[in-house]
Amino acid sequence: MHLPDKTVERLSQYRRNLLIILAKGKEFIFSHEIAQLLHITPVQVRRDIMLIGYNGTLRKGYDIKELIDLIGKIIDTDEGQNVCIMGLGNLGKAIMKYFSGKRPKLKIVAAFDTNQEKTGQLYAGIPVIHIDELKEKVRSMNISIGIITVPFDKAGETAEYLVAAEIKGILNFSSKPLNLPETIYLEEYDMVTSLEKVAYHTKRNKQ
Amino acid sequence: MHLPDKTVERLSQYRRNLLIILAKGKEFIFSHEIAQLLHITPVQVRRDIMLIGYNGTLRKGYDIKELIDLIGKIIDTDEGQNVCIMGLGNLGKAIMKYFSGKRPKLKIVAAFDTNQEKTGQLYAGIPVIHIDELKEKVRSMNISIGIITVPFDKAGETAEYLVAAEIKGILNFSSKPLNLPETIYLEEYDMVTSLEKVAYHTKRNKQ
DNA sequence: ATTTTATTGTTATCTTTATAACAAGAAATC
DNA sequence: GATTTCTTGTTATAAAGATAACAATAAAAT
Repeated sequence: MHLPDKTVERLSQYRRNLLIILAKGKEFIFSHEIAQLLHITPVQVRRDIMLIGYNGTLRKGYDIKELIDLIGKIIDTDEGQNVCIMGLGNLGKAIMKYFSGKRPKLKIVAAFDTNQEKTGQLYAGIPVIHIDELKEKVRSMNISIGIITVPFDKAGETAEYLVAAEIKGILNFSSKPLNLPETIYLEEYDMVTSLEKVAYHTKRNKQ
Repeated sequence: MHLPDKTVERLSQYRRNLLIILAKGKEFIFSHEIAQLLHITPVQVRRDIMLIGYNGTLRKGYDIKELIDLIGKIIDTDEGQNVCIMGLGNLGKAIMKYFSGKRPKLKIVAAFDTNQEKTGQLYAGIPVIHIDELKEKVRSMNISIGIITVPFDKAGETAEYLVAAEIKGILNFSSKPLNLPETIYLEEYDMVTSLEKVAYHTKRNKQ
């Protein structure tokens, strides 16, 4: 089954919001309720749900529990995937704490750094390991995803290490465009661009 | 002049990469060189540049300095815009340090928090102020952009404070969908969704 | 029992974004 | 000086994404 990129993004958001609603005791939800929550149209919600092959009930809506489980089957693997942080700087640390316990199927199991003063200890309960051990640890700890939080000028070589270690997917927080083989999925996450986008639109609103 | 959203994003990326190339002493650049750098097509580069009304030279390409300056005129204001961080947690701190000195036209000038143990001091040279003073400070410090880094369950009220303070644009790092008046530009930046997107594609590559 | 109402599922249309195609023209080569 | 080459600028086409329209139908109301 092929899903549009934007649908995958929204499925992630649906699930997170549905989990909160489920915890409040609600069992069923209408497309227009989900839509209002995320500020999108009900059609889009219904279309996304159609694409993953789920069926709601007329006049009752969607079974929240079932929908959450189905989204989980699409996004997550049964065993979950292990993730590593590349670079124990401010951003790396913030992300480690941010994700701590948040997504049981996506566990940050290690942080890698070149600085020997940082390695060999735990941070937020997660081992900080020297980058020389990356390849070995990716294999032994079954890590499939890497998050790059190192600065611009170190991002290139960090990516090369990850490629050599045969990682499967990368989330890149540095604004450096990476050169990767096609087999590795790359998601870019550029804070500067996001802020500049806000700046652009804010400027226009002011004028 | 109206620019497509995606073009604005790329302009930000063009500029950052061009600044580095300019610093290396290069004066002119071809569309296919920019394209290769960012892993996009040369047509797209040319089209974006066409849309902002810049003209290159045949067989010589684009004047890097001129292009950088023009992108600056589009994204930035002459005086620059002031930015504040909402929430001095791990993410807020990381972002403050990350942006420190990086974008002279987008200056983080204050961080706001509710915790009285955090307020009244400086962090990374930036004053940490109690949120009760938000409205007054937004006016007196001429802040137009707010970055929300508080957790999910605090994001709603934080946004309300920003709305009351008449902020112009918001960059939201919490995954909480915000309810804002149309006049405020909102950019969402959801790490969990990004990581889950990687997880989804990585899973597919594995199978 | 019939009619009305509300909601899903899906196709059709529109909008946005990206790519392809190519004319125009300057520089380089012959 | 004529021809070839290379690169821009722009229009035409294609692909992705969002919205509109509406049939189907179960539940509620009459």
